[in-house]
Amino acid sequence: MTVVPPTAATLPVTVDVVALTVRDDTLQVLLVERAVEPHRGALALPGGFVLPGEDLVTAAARELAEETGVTPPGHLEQLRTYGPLGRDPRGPVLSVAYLLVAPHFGVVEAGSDAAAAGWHPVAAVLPADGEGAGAARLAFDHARILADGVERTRSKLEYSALATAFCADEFTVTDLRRVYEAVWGVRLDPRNFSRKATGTPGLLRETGRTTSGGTGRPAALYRAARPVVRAGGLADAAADVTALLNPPLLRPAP
Amino acid sequence: MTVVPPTAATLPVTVDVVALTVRDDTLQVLLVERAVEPHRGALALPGGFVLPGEDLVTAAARELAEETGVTPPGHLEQLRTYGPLGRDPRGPVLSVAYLLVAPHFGVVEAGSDAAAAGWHPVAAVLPADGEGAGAARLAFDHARILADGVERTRSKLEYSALATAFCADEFTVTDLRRVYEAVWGVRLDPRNFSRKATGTPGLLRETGRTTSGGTGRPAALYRAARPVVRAGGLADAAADVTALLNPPLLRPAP
DNA sequence: TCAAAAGTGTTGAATGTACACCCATGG
DNA sequence: CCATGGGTGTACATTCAACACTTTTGA
Repeated sequence: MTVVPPTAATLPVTVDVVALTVRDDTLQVLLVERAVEPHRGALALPGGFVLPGEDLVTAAARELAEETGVTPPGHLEQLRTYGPLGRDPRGPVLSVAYLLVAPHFGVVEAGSDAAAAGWHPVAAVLPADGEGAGAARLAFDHARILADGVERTRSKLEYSALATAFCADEFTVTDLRRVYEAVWGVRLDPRNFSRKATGTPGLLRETGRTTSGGTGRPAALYRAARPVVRAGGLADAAADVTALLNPPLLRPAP
Repeated sequence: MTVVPPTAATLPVTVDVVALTVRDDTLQVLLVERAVEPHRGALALPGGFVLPGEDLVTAAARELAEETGVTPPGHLEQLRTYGPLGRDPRGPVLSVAYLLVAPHFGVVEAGSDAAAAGWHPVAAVLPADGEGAGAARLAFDHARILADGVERTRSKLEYSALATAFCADEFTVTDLRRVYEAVWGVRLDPRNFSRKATGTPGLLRETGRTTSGGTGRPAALYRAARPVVRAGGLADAAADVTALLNPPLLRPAP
């Protein structure tokens, strides 16, 4: 069935998932503690080898479920591919990284190959450049993969509706603002943000409902204007959550 | 040496290169005519199988040189990864696509596995949506890969200094504007563009020299403010040509 | 002197930013 | 009534967009 030139290499391929959420106004990443060598005991991104006949997205969802008990409830997109040389002591391994952005989802529990699974503030795992050794080292080149995923997320908040993928089904403008503030690490003016968010086409869809029960005036509830899709087939066609926003919500200049 | 779980698949891996340039005020892509099955005779992106012990960028440069005689003179960055299922009649194949952006470079000549190699206007190969069958079909899923590469390029012109990678070592503001016009397919006001380009930090570096010989007033010559780097190691650290521009050069609204 | 291309000035519109102020609810 | 958070009005600054106009060259 598989016929390739005799000179071609075939490589073991893994998928790794950078699963991000905002909890307690903090950007957090889902990590596992490795239960097997190499890097046994170290923190790592959930992931593992692609099985025969399996597609990449399938493998990413399977590994995530196996190791953390989480079924992708949010936006899954390919991040980039790493390797194959110099990243695994066992030899050449190609790794395709995925970015999962989701509202804070339910219980995580350690599964196969993982001694533990849980959320960690990105700031505690990735030392912001300038500071010394931030915290526990991640296995393999996962620190770099995580950094790439966070950077991609920060950029995409400006130019796409990705921030809505961090929010639950229905959410307020304040919920959305807290996502921007947590991911960018800045404070935004609630009043101007509200106008900008509601005035940007393709970001919010009104529901007509409002919050209730909290203190203060009830807030209008919105849904994401663009569907949060699983990366997979040729999903780029329709205007999904990654489509360019016009005008963008630019980060305040430093 | 290579030790992977017995259940893991190993996959044949190819690299494909979307090489773009601007020639005759038109965005063009480097294509080869396949000399071997499958898809013999069809147009395809240059590319091929990764060899044992080889890294991805190395393989991309090698295949490009072998099939087209071109040595990457410009900006090479990873585009994304496709597959492994449903894209090659021979079976599962993973393909890592690269984007090469370069000034119009020298002679191209067909090499191994290629009956011909040459530049083709993107518009002639990728039918703009809305029109029917645009032109010759590309082999495999290369039409989609090309579309992704073009889309990425269009976006990156807005938010990074990537346009300078289309230009020769020294270039004028008009040269740069023609890149934007060709890639976006729009006309830009030369006077406002000039102000915007020279006023955007991180885009241009003055040389003090000017053009001469042409008709009209000589134009100031610039160099790219940010180095055009080969994708490869951890090259993202320094502010290279892909670093975010602030403020961006936004496309005119449709 | 003229044509051509480069580059600057200017003006009204649109957008961003800071903050005063009003609105709607729970206690 | 007050405290609290949601949301609008407004004024000023900045940027954008269109285009008149000046500059500098070759013919």
